[in-house]
Amino acid sequence: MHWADVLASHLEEERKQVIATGITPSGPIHIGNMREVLTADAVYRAAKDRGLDAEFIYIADDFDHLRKVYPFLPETYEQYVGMPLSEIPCPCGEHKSYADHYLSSFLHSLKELGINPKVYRASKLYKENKYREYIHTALEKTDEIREIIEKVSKRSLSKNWIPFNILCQKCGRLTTAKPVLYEYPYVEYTCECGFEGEVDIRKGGVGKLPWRVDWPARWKMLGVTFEPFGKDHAASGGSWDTGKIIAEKIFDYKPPHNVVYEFIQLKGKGAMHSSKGTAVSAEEMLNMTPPEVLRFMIMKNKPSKHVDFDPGFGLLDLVDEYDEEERVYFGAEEEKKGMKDLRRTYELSQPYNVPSELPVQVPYKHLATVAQIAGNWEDIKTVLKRTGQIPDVLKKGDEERLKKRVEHVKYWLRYFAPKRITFKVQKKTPKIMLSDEQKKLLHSLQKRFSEIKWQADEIHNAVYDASEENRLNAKTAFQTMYQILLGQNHGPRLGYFLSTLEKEFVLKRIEEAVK
RNA sequence: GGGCCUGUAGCUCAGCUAGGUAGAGCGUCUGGCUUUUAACCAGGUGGCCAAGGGUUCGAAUCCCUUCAGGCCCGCCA
Repeated sequence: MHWADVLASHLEEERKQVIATGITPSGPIHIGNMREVLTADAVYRAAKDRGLDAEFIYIADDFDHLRKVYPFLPETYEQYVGMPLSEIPCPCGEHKSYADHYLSSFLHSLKELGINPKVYRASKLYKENKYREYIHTALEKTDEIREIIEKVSKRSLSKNWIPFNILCQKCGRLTTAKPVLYEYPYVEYTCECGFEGEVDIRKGGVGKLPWRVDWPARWKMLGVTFEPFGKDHAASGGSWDTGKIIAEKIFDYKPPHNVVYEFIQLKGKGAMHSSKGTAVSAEEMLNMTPPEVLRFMIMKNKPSKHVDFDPGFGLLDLVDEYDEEERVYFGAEEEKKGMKDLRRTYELSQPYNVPSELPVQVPYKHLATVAQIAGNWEDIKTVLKRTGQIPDVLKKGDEERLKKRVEHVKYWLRYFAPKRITFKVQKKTPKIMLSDEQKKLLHSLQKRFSEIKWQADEIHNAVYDASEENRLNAKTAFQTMYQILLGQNHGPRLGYFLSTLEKEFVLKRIEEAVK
């Protein structure tokens, strides 16, 4: 059984299931976070497929404060450290807030992946006073909570600690106001900024529950029954350990079912942390990877499995693997061992509907070549048709899919592809010195090319015949062609490559080169 | 110091929540194909399933211990 179905099988049928995921938009949201959302989405779908009444929600903790000036921020952001992300200006100026800046890009990505949770913003929940009873309860039970946290997490809290971070009315920070006295409904405080005042906890948005308390409070408030979380929360004495006890003892709520997921590493660069700048943002990841393939990467691996995302050659392999499983799914190929839970994995990899028949496939590596030869989609389509890679008449769905893949492969070529696979057809004949032998070879190639049918295998044979005729190593022949077309010694498989170019263009190039 | 995960063929991994004679891809080797960003076809090769112990008629699979690696926590969340 697929892991998502196993997890969903633990959910109770009698009650409504709320599958939750929560991420703090403190920076570009990365693929690691993406795993959380995709894991939740898979369980949500599995729950629905079991006939459960299920809802999928996403809580953006945008009322959390800015920890520090991250490497990707201008230094002027120093002044905002400690303020809620929802109250900090947007870095680009086009969004409502700092939080929204990162959030909107992420939510857009989610849509493309076929993930459509109900979105809650913590800042709104606080300001609209949804936390009121939980803040009240927490403050009434301060001693109990303190005991739980100190005992379970083995750390000691300061004497005047209360489970409430006050938002200083003057400087707007959540981190600098220290409580002096709590007497319902007021908390008196003094702030490092020099301000002294009091807040009325019956009013919304005057402060925030600290994370370890906020999390369980949120479970009850939204009725969360399932939530995946990263191993950082799962460490012993961590927020899950304290959270589940706080949920039961303080808020009288049964902690949600859960799954702990491993992080995704960027191959060769270590773990991705939005705060360390080693992240590839979710948006970038999606720009270079077709959405169904990105989903596939998560779905085929159990959450406990650590995953390396390789934005180099590995990406091509991943797409090939997906395409292969797709062919098997539709019966076009035999299943191989090691394709675990193939059918379910394939289905869960679809952002939206499962295709009704095998989509038209073009090998991704070939697409990477063609995309470098032809400019826009129309040209690429023409080339693919001429070389017989796609049928003359494309169905609408197939066309859209291929077009999208071209966009992804282009983005990849531009920013992530290893140098050795990129090339550019030179508009002008490169200035290179050709030996007499090479010139002779080109002459005979010119003749042969003009006589053959312009297709891969014939071109290939012509090159070989020509080099034999001139008693040249075939390698030299291939290199010569790459030199006059690309200005380099290597290139894509020549037969295919030339067949994607106009015959006239190639002949003319040869003519110019031998001059 | 604590937690989680991982350890199966040269490499990447599947199999482990139904315990029942070791699997795939890649590589390598052989043969074929007049060769190209990691080309294709056919066939062969390859493993004391990290080590030790236990449960069992039977263990890669379950339990315990040890070793090795990765990550996380031990500020805040």
